[in-house]
Amino acid sequence: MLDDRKRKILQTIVDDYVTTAEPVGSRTLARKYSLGISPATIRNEMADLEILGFLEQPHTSAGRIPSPRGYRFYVDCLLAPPKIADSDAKLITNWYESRVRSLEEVFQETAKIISRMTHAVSLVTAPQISKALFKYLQFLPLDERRAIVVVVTDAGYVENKVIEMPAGTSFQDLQEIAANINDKLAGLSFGQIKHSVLREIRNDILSNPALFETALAVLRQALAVERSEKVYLGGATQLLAQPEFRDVDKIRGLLTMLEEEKLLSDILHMQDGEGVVVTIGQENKYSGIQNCSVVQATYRVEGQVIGTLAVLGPTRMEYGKIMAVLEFMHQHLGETLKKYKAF
Amino acid sequence: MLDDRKRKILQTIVDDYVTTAEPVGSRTLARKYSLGISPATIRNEMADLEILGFLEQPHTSAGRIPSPRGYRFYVDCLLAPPKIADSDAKLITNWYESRVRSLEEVFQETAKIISRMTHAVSLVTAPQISKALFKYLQFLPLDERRAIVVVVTDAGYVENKVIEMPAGTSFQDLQEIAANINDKLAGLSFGQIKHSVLREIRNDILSNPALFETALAVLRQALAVERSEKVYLGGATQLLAQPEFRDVDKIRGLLTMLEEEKLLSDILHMQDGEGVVVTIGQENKYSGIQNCSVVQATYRVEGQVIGTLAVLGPTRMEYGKIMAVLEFMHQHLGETLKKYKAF
DNA sequence: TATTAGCACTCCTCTCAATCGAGTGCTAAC
DNA sequence: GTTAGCACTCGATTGAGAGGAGTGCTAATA
Repeated sequence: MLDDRKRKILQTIVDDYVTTAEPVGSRTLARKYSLGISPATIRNEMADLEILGFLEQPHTSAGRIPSPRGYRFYVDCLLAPPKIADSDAKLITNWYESRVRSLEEVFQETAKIISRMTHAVSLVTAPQISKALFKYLQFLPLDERRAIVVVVTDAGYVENKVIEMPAGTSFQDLQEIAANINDKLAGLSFGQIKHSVLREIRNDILSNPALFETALAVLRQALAVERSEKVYLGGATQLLAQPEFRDVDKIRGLLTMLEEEKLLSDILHMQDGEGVVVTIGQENKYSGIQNCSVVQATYRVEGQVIGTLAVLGPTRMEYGKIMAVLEFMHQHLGETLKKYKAF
Repeated sequence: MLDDRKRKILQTIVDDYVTTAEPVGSRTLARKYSLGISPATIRNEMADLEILGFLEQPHTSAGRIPSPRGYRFYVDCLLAPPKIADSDAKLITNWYESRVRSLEEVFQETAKIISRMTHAVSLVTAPQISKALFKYLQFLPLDERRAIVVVVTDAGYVENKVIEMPAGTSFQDLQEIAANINDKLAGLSFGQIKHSVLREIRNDILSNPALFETALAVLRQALAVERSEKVYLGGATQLLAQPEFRDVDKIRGLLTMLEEEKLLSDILHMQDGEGVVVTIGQENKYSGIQNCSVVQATYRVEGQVIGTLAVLGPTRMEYGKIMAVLEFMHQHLGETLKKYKAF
């Protein structure tokens, strides 16, 4: 598609532009990097690359910047397989060791360290309970009127909720109900439970009508433990350091969007592919981030995908480094979570 | 201290400056507000107010802006007792009803709505478990090697953790341990437990040396459920709309600070007073926010202080409205939490 | 034929001075 | 005590000019 020299020049332009944020001129390029060719030659090649759609010119007498297509080619064809620097890997390992003490902190700190290393915003989705399997529920006494229902998933994840005990119900009754329910639901996913199994239980419990209403009321409360998918956000301020966002108005829209959790999940859910995936500029479906790029990877525990890691930044981003960091992190996170034995 | 006319002028200047963000001149003031006096008179009064330290001049030929002392006087003496608008109160009530479904969302949405109404950053601290009273703990089976320890507080708040069962320990053993521990710890605060009671238990358990090590190991794990105080942040982007932060560099420091949760707790903990408290500019101890003001209030459930609500914004903020919102919210939040019966 | 040097041209950016205007302080009149 | 009038101040805006990085084209070179 492109001869070696054009590739080399395109690559050098991207590399330079990513670090300097200034349009790259032929003279600068020749002086700064020893390409063995003169500025004039570079100019000719640049003109070609522009016609081919890999470069753009902000205005007539400026240097070139990579076009979205240029970035795409760079990412697909010019980038060496992303490999994280040893020092970075060590830094991440240490960070986890020194800062993470609980499951929730795993996600928080993961988001934090990714943004720290990539100078962009990071997004980490935590696993959703609706994909988990119901193991059992149990009631714990609280006082005369209230009890705590604890729902345990197959993997040991626990959600709990304080519930009102319906009038005339004893704690004993609750335990009966629990036994009944556990029989029925063990091994089902929360998604399944919500949509189809409730009705069946209802019929079953009809055989003991005394507890019918209580059981259903309690169960409904118990299943409300499910919470919507949580997105951990890290380092939104990193964006402020980028020249792209030197203008306050430009960044405001983006940050406002980042405060909308729903949008974030949407952005991340668009991608379920394998490995590290890059979405550049207008390739993004959501128009609010069409001057941004997203790099994302899923992470797994014991083979099962349970969440997504992503980095959001200006299209002028360090694709190589970011991909390497995510490549490393999605594995490392899986292992860390295994240690927490919660999934 | 100040005669009526000076008060009126100072108040008008603060009100105008808060909305326009422009230094207020005598001519503008006379034209915009019907004070019944001429620009020249206003000029004289302004000069007096400046000498008294209530106003400042950015430069010789600019209008006046309130000094920190001016804001202080405005807040202490010129502001009518903060009263929330009925429409705002209704808006808040509706917001809760339509958006809040779980305890955690109470805090998230509280932060969100406060910032929405005040156009500034809001901070909401969630209750800390270390102030809560231990009620009991219970083990739930998970598999051969692992169990879940559930710690319940007096008020029904639940924390849980997956623990490794020490080799050679049966689930039966765990339940014995639980009974023993619950006897000892019921009614104590987590703070107390951590610092003094553990030793006692250790001696007690010595009478059953078989379980000694197991019990301590398990208990240590169980108590690690405590997490540090969480601060919910809302509407950091609101700051971007303020002219004070039109310059990206100015806002970066502030936003970076807001990402440091520790600092936030510090800022909020400086104030344990009664009612709504305002801290203006350099009155803040932390130098990073000395061009900002903080308005905060504690909230209670059944008489006990359990957290703080705060608003952080430029010193040029709508003190009256913000105080009214917090006044309303700290009560409303208390009631909402009572509904959730978790404290 | 591919590469390079030279050159005229473009257009952004920075600087500096002139202008504008909102606001002040002072003085004198009311 | 209040107000009108006026000279003065000083930041903000505007516009012209210089500087510089970069381009495209042409002609010379290897």
